[in-house]
Amino acid sequence: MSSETKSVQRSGRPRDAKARERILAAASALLDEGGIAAVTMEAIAKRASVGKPTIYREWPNASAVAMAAFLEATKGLAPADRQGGVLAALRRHLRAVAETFSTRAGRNTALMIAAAQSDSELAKVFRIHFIMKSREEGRALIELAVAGGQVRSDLDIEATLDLLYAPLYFRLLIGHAPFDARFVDTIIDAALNGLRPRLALPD
Amino acid sequence: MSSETKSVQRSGRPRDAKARERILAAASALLDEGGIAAVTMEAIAKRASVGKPTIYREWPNASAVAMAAFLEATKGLAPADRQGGVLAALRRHLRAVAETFSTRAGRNTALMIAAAQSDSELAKVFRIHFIMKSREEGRALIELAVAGGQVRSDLDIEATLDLLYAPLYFRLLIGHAPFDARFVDTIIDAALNGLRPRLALPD
Amino acid sequence: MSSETKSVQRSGRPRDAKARERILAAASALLDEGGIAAVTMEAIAKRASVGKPTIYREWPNASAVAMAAFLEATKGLAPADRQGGVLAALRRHLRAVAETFSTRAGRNTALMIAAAQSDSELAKVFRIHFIMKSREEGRALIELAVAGGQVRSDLDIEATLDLLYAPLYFRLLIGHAPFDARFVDTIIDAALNGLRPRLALPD
Amino acid sequence: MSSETKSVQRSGRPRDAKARERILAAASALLDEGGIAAVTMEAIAKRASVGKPTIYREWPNASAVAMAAFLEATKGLAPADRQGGVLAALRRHLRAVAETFSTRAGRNTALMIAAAQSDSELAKVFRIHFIMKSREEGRALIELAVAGGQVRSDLDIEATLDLLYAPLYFRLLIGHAPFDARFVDTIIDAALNGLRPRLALPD
DNA sequence: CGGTAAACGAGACGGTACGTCGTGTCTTTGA
DNA sequence: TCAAAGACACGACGTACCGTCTCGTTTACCG
Repeated sequence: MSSETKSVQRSGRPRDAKARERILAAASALLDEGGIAAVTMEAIAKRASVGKPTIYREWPNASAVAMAAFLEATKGLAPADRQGGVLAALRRHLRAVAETFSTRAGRNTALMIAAAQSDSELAKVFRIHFIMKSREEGRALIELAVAGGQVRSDLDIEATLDLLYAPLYFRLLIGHAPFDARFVDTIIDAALNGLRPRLALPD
Repeated sequence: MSSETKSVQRSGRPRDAKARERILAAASALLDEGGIAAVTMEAIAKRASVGKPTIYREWPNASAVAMAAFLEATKGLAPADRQGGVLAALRRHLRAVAETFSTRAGRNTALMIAAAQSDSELAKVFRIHFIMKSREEGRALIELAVAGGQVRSDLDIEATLDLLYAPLYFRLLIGHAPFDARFVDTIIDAALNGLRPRLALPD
Repeated sequence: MSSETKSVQRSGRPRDAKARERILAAASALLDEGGIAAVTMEAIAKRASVGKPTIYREWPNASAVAMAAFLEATKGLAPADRQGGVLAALRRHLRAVAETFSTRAGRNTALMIAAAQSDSELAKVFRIHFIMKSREEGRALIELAVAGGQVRSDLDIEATLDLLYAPLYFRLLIGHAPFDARFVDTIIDAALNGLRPRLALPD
Repeated sequence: MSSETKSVQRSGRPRDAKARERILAAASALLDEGGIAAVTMEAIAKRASVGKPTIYREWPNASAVAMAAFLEATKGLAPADRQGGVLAALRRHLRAVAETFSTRAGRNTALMIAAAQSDSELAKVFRIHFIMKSREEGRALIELAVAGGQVRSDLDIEATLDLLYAPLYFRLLIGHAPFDARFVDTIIDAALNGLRPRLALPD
């Protein structure tokens, strides 16, 4: 335990474990207050009372710190409530995502996607630790639905996930229309029942 | 009208149209060569042999110039080829979009979306002059399909467009999977026929 | 001759005399308000409601306009009052100069000398139209004093004028000590009677 | 004390003395090559291979750097040679000043006086570190002369110094006449013996 | 008396320098 | 021996003026 982490120290001043926390907290606060432009190394260092080299020791640039702070802040995903049927759970899940997207967390998500466009390393981290993780829920539900016969079994799961999630991200990023529960319902309905004329089936 | 734009000139030396062209060409070249980070006011000014104030007179910052250059470069949208049925034309259209997205133009589109995240004015311009314009094609086809009975008439057109376009943008921005003709076909198929088990109908 | 200045005009619209006045007034006001740094071509043009080329048609740069405005403002030299003896008149004259130097006109004089240091053309104009003109008075008095035997006849007049005027300019420019009537008296006394021990003679 | 300047260092990397030297050398070279107009922050930074903030950390503007460079370059005042009588030493001293004034150092002195006219802080620095320091020599000689009875004891020392130095500065700044040994002699003769008719005494 | 040529105001042009900010690296002192 | 503090070289930012240029307009003269 503590002897395990302490005994590694050879000599000199030990790393300050709290520094990491303070850095991420500072980055998070700056991100919320002034957007990605406010998350500069200098501002983080000042706010966290930390030397710039201390930050550079762990992250290569300010965007990376912002990403780390973002991931830290959003890692607590609300576990799905699956009662009442797989498709109902899927609907609830997407509604929750949409709701999140209309808060500051949504704004930050958009900023992280933006930051990732100019930095492939950042893109990879974001993909693995945010996108893929948040798709887990949807993927599990889709697979359940396939197993339960509520959904076709010949589907490309990844494409299906894109079909469901992408419209939310699209509206988040483009801002051309609101994402509310009605929009989520419309998307789910269209996706499930298809655009062709047909008899809509109940969920 | 042309009189509307021409007659505005009040007094003083009129703007130099060639300077504007050189600025946009320089911005475009810089964008292609080094991404959005390379599109700095100083670099544009140097490359276009233009004073910085000349740029600031028309655009408020480097991103705005990049956006203008991007829009200039992408305004020539290939008109749709509608022979062979509405749904086939829709498929061809989305395939063309996907193809564009795998070129430098796609990269630039992603960068513009990224830039728009921190600048609402930029976002507006991008929405109006790129997103909305490129949806025109899809919207026209969907409306034709509705009129022709190939597609349900109770659809929310905007949501439907999102359902079709968003997956492409999503993959462009997240890069978690390729967008190829197969992906487009999968998306179209899923969207048209729905995720539920059913008898697929021919296009 | 008037024909000499007027007849030069070949054709076209003649110069606007009022524009010249407005330019000089604007330059003068700017000089008084913000020192030489405020006298910029753009500020003059704006304030005088004049195009920049109109200014450049007559003066080569902003300092030259400032100099012209300064000379215009100071050309009205108070004629000397010579009653009560030549030396008394000389004393009154120098006191008057010192008094002028403690006003804004003195400040401006210093600024003009400063401006002249980096522009030989300006230096020449200042020398001819200000320095030499203001020395006329002193020169006349000295020559009278020589003629009247109150002052040695073997003097180099120019050097003598320097001896009397320079201390005032020096204090104006360096600001190491005030110039008041007492200082003028001290200088005159020392200059007339010499630094060596002797019996002082009455004026 | 050296402890006074050294012990101030609180924390962080100390200032780089070599950067300071390079900055002053660059400023000095630029001043000599192109006058005060050539001493721009950008040119200094480029020439000294120094970032602009490094310069701004110590000086508020380009003139201040020029002044510092000037003072650095002129701080080595030739100590006076007092053999052969106080008045002879005074004459030699003033001749030396005049000689200096006809070199580039004189040009620079004039430029510094000019720069000081628009910047009271600069004026103060110039007064203290140049004018007052260079008057020390004259003041000491005058005081010796007073003590030795070669000069009147009722003199205002400051005014007397002005009487002797000012004509040199005046000709330096106005450029209306040369300053040579003859001029210095004329000034000294006139100042010592006075302008009134009298029997000139030998030095 | 109508044409023409120069001066007018306005303001855009290509530039230079400003003073500030952030970058990522380095070099101190202090813990 | 590592952390904070902060100086370093660099380079982009957005602004202010420079001195030149091009507009459309005005105003005297000369043919």
